[in-house]
Amino acid sequence: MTHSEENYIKAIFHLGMGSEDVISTNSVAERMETKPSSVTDMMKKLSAKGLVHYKKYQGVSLTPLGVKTALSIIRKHRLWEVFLVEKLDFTWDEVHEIAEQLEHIESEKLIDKLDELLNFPKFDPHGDPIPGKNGEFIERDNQLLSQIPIGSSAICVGVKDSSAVFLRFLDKNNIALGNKMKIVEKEEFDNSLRIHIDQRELNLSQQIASNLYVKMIKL
Amino acid sequence: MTHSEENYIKAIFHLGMGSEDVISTNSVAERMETKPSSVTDMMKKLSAKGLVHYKKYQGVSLTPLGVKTALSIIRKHRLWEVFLVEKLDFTWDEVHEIAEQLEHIESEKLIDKLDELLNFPKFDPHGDPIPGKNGEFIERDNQLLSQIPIGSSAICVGVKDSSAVFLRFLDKNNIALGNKMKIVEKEEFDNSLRIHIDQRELNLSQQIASNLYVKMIKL
DNA sequence: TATATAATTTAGATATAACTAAAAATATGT
DNA sequence: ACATATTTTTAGTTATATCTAAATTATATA
Ligand SMILES: [Mn+2]
Ligand SMILES: [Mn+2]
Ligand SMILES: [Mn+2]
Ligand SMILES: [Mn+2]
Repeated sequence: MTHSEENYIKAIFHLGMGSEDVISTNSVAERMETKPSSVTDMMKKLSAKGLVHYKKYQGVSLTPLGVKTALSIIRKHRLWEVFLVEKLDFTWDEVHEIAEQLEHIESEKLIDKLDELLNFPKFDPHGDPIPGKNGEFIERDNQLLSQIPIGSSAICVGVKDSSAVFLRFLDKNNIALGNKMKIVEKEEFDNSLRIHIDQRELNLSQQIASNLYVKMIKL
Repeated sequence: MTHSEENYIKAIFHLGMGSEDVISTNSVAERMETKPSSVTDMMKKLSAKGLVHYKKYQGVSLTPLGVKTALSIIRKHRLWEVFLVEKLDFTWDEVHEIAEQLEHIESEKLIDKLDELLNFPKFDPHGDPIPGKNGEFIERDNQLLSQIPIGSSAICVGVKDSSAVFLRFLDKNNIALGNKMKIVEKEEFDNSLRIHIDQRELNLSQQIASNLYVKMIKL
């Protein structure tokens, strides 16, 4: 498989949130930052290879083989991200671009050895689950901070938006995975939250709160 | 730079043994396992980019920029090989193919961090010198076992042929970098050597002996 | 349901990196 | 120095991955 084919498969997988959902040509084009006509060409190719179901004008979906392929690329991407952070002291906002390249390296043995070196991590630096050799993975709690009731406590377990800008914002405010936070108040006007974290009080806009995955805890 | 361009630059560098020697189109084609006409095309492109000096029918040589580029790719290749052996327990016959892929990953920071993780190694698993950030490197002793006088002792410091077949042959006979060996006898008939190594006596054909780099030692 | 709008595909073009076959230049041997 | 052999280049073709513009199909609206 070419890098390009792999990137398309990954895009379709993420757009369908990991299921075999039907995805539109336009949405793939948008995500890939390419033109719909280029997507059509590639869909024909991927369809011929048995990786996607595709009928013209009907959108596209991954076949079971396509899902398996996507999971393997994502496994590689996320393991490399863990490597970069754990072994090379990269920060979580620096790793994605490099992992975009490393995910295409072909060697099953390399990935298994890397997995072992990293002690078989289950989540990447952004809290995203790392699929195992056979595609199995632990579902991460997918509740957003913006969705949980006032007064409740939660642990930060992931980011929905993992852009460098957002990650650096979190760093600046000392918000990291594993942090415990309690929602003190919700502002009616703009849905911003006042939270208690790390002996501090912090104001988070709705947009921030709806990009943080949390796991609720009882006190 | 594309992977293809990088591979051509590396090929020209190796054919010229690291200097700015003039290389023939045919020799590049042979090394790249491609056709001379394809080489001509690429030489025009690399010339336009200022990486090689090229005049039709006159052969090709690297510019200083070309040499610098080659050294950077080789640095990456060899550091990744060390990583694979030291950190992921690969054997020296398994690493080259994977490094051929990894050498094209673009990130200066990644390579510098890797260098640090590996403790700034000066040689790769095959005894080849690893260029530093600025292209400088330690010249390895380039004497071949076949060239040193009978009765002398030497330490194995590298392999000229680093094909998997040869490396596995060396493993099978417990010949590794750092081993001390003494030439006991040279057979007139076929130039094979009888050597003393590791409390053993071993017979090495001329072909073997002319693919092992050694550093002579005084007793 | 007819029409307008949006989504998607097709057709045709460009760029890269290969190839084959033929032409041209260089090198070699007598 | 000439004829031949070898090397190298050119011209034209193929495959991949893009693009733009035009045509087609689907969807939404009146
Ligand atoms: Mn990522
Ligand atoms: Mn990618
Ligand atoms: Mn190598
Ligand atoms: Mn390479």
